[in-house]
Amino acid sequence: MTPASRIQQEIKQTRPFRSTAQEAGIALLRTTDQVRRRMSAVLEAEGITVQQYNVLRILRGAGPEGLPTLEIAERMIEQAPGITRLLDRLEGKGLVSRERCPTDRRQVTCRIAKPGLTLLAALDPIVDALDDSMLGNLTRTELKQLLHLLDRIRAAQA
Amino acid sequence: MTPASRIQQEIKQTRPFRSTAQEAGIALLRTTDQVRRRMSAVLEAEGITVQQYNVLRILRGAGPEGLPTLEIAERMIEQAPGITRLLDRLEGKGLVSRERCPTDRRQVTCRIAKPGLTLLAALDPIVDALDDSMLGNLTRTELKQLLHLLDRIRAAQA
DNA sequence: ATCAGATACTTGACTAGTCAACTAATGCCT
DNA sequence: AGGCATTAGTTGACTAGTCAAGTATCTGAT
Repeated sequence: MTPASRIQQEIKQTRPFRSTAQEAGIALLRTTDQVRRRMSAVLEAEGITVQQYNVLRILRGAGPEGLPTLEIAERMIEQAPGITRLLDRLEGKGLVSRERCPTDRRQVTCRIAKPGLTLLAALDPIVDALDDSMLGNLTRTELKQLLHLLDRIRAAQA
Repeated sequence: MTPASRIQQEIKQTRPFRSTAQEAGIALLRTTDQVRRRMSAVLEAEGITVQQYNVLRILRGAGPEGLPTLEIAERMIEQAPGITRLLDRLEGKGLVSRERCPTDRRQVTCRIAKPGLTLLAALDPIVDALDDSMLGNLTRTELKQLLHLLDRIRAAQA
């Protein structure tokens, strides 16, 4: 009698999974949901969402030249069709500034504002510690393994 | 010169990650986002969301006795504080029926309705195929490895 | 019997995400 | 140069998710 898998116990599922692929898919959703919520709890204490944090990091990485709106969308970790409104909220909070691009007036150049940089600087150590606490119990080899497996899964998404 | 990691190229990040733990966290979020969206696209063609699908599967598993509302919430793959409204929508579509429990009138017993069963039956082969197409390119060993790593990550969430 | 506390939801107000339709600006291609 | 396709972003209408506060019911201790 093989013991029920951990994920199976967690969701109190009585029947076996139809396939290991299904079980892995469910484990992936559940695990990421937990990770995302912890992340979210930390960031929301500072008044921003995970997606907003991601935008701020992208803009910090881009430096003072900034980036056009849709270029930000392409760099997002999670797809964000509502990028305009995401930026609206960040601009509203004074964390980001926007300006219509003079050479191509269709584009809007977005830049991180000083309060945005300050906020990120304050968050950096907290987020580092969080990453570590969430994933740091894996060895370096396991992390590499995980990265490899996730790469393969993404490769399978048309 | 080590080549930039795959995930790093995908999000066009120029600087290296601060830690492998961070890189793995980002890969986890991105991979799951993609998986969830594919799932979502299939289910939304049938008019339900991923969360609603999850509720229907839980209720099918519970059989004709049904389950009280909060018991469903506990079995969800992804946490769902809005379980009441989730059920409202499913009931509105006629996929679920609810009834106040006679022995404990605080509880509401939820059951899957016949149209819900029909819908799930139609979705089963489609979802099976999808799981397979998303994760089936991993070997059985890799899937086990992935499950193990994800278990360890969940164990690290307080 | 009664009343404090716990349980099981429910509701309201708000924020965020989604999809489709729309506008403005640019870049060809004759 | 005029016009059609393309690109870049915005807006509106809608659905879904979130958090806090509220209500009804039950349970156990006096």
